[in-house]
Amino acid sequence: MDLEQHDELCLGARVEVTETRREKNGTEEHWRKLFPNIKDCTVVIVRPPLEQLKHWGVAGRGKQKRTPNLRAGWDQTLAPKLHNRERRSASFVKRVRIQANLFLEDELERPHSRLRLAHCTGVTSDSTNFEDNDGNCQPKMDHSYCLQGDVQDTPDSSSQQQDTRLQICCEDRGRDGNTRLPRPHRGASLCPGDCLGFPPEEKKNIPSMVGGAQWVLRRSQLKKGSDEEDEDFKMKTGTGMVEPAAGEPLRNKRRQACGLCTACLRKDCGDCIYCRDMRKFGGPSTKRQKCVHRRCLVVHPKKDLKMEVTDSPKPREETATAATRTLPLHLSRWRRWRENVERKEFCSSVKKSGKMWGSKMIKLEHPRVGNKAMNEEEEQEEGTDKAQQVMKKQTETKGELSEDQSEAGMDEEEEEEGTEPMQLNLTLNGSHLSSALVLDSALSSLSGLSGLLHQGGQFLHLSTGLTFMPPAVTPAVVILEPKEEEDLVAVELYGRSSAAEGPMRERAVPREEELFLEGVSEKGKYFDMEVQLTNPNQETLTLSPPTPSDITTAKVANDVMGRGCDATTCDTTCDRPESLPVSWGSYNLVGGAVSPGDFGGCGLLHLLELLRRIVLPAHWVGVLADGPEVQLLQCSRLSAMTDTIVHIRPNLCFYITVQNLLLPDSHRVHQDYTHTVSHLSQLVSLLLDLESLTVCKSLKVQFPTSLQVPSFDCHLLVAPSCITCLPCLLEEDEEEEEEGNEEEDD
DNA sequence: AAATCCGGTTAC
DNA sequence: GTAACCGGATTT
Repeated sequence: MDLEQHDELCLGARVEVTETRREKNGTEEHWRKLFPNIKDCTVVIVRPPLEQLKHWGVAGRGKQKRTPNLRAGWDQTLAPKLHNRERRSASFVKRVRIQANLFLEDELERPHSRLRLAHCTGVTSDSTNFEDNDGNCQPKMDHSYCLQGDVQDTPDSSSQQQDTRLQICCEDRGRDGNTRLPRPHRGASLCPGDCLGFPPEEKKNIPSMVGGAQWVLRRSQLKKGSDEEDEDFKMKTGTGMVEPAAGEPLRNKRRQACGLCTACLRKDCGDCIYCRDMRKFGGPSTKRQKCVHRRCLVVHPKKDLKMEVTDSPKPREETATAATRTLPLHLSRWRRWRENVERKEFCSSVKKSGKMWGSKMIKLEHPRVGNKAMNEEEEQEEGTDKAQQVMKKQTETKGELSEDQSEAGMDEEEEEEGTEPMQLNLTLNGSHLSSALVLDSALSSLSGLSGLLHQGGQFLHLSTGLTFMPPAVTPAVVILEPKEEEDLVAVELYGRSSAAEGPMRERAVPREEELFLEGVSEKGKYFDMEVQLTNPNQETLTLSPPTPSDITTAKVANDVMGRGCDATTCDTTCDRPESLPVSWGSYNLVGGAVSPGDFGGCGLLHLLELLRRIVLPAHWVGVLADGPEVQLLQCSRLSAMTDTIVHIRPNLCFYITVQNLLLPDSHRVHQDYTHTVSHLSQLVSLLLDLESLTVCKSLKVQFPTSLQVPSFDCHLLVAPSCITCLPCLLEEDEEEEEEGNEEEDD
């Protein structure tokens, strides 16, 4: 483990957060310079079985206080174990372990226990925050973990929880796959935003929160409330929605365009109704709206899209984050969607799932999830009667749900001992891709990628860097909060109970596979995702004892792969596609004496499992593809790497294609990683490195009229400043010359 | 002071 | 439910 310093935050449900902080003398600028690409973060939430916890000696530690409610779990901070001290960090993974059931409902049957990550300034400073002897986890007890550096670690800072619940975990990995950030020093502030040196502009649009059995990816929303509350809230959170730069006055009641999307970068068209309304275009200034083409794709993700691509289920361009909408509309849509899905889609899904998961097919409906999602909203829109009405309706609906819901509400002991964690991966990073879009775009991307989806019994496996194992074994509907003004998209999880499954499942059954069944909801697209639950007992390999030093992906990789090698020396015969030239290189990702025979599909599944647990750069997903191979895909259409795929063969060698063209062996990326890429963290670095590149212009959208084609020697990926690679540039010049000569001849 | 444009309100 | 309007916060 390369952690020079480690801190853990063990929150109510035994949440442990590993964080990287600055060097003593470091500054934000320092780190920003060192790692300009750092934007992402990942929280890995795993829920080890009770046996494992006991084995780890979690129960009964001196500093640990066990609240009467298991849900509250532990609150502790463990001293880090530090190992290698390298200069910089290339990767960083947070791991959060949920010990017990996080849910508890109040009199309105609303779950108000929420797992949040909080920063704590002291080793045990938070140890009392979860001491809620009445068994309730009051909002003020919630822990928020946020990027904002000015958030105080005060249990009663409820205002900060309005938006700073958007816990951001910073994936402080540098571009250099071999380097590691120096570990922070204990006792210093643990605020991740602070520690990572995120400039304010990096802190905004922080997308996610952790909540019980769900991830809600959304953009926070200004809280409706008294001015006083609002002011307090703003002062603490910087409005959440818009993080004002230092010295910049706080904006009130205004969202702000991201300033980065293509729309924001446009100029007024001068032709739209709003432009014509502007005084500068001679208009009366009655409409007072910004140019329709300049509407931020982040802040206004859908309105324009509805007008422009109303028949497309997929957004034209992904928006940066799951944004909010006002509660009533949101909830009503949510309700409608939920009812619709329940009524129309679930039965068929259950049928299919039942075949896969055995006799005890459970409707993976977890009302608490939905309730909780609304509970979150309600907090933001506190006092909204409408919300509560809807909430109540939801809870009433709960009673109509399948009997298995009672299992969802099984007592904690039962749950603790008998549950299998489910795992859902969602993107959690500062790039604001809504989880819904992750799926959407992933699938849409996949659909264009040689039929990865539904491919001859293959399963699509999404891995986007954030792993969450909800505490409940019973089925759960993971409500993915939609982007603002976007149709709801959700993923339903279907799983089997541990009772039906048994703790020691045969390995012959793939452990973590997900089948996405595409469907159409009332107003949009959704996907049913069947998740084969991970047996916690089989997690022991990866869920090493909660020592922070074990969190590195390399360690996990080696653990899972059953190798303890240092992974810097690898002499593996790479298994390249037959169609590829022999000269093309592929490179080993996980070091050690790996023989190709060691990694069949099972090895790839292991790899997928690992990929789901480590941080992947924004919008990269890992899928199992024909070959077999694992493919890492960039789902974001805003990314230049949309058409780039990192193929990982069963022997863990990899190669890269861009628009189905193989990246030249001589490419810098390969040179950089030929010998140094030795474990998964460096794979992540590779992805980050790819993100720093752009596709050669000749490869980009080629209009029918365009005569430009990539040269034979096209580099495919070039530095953004280059636009076009040299071979293509030369070829282009030659063509222009020829054209010029032809014109002269004419 | 003017321009911008967000977000609440009103009209349809 | 949506579009248009416009007050007013914020920026230039």
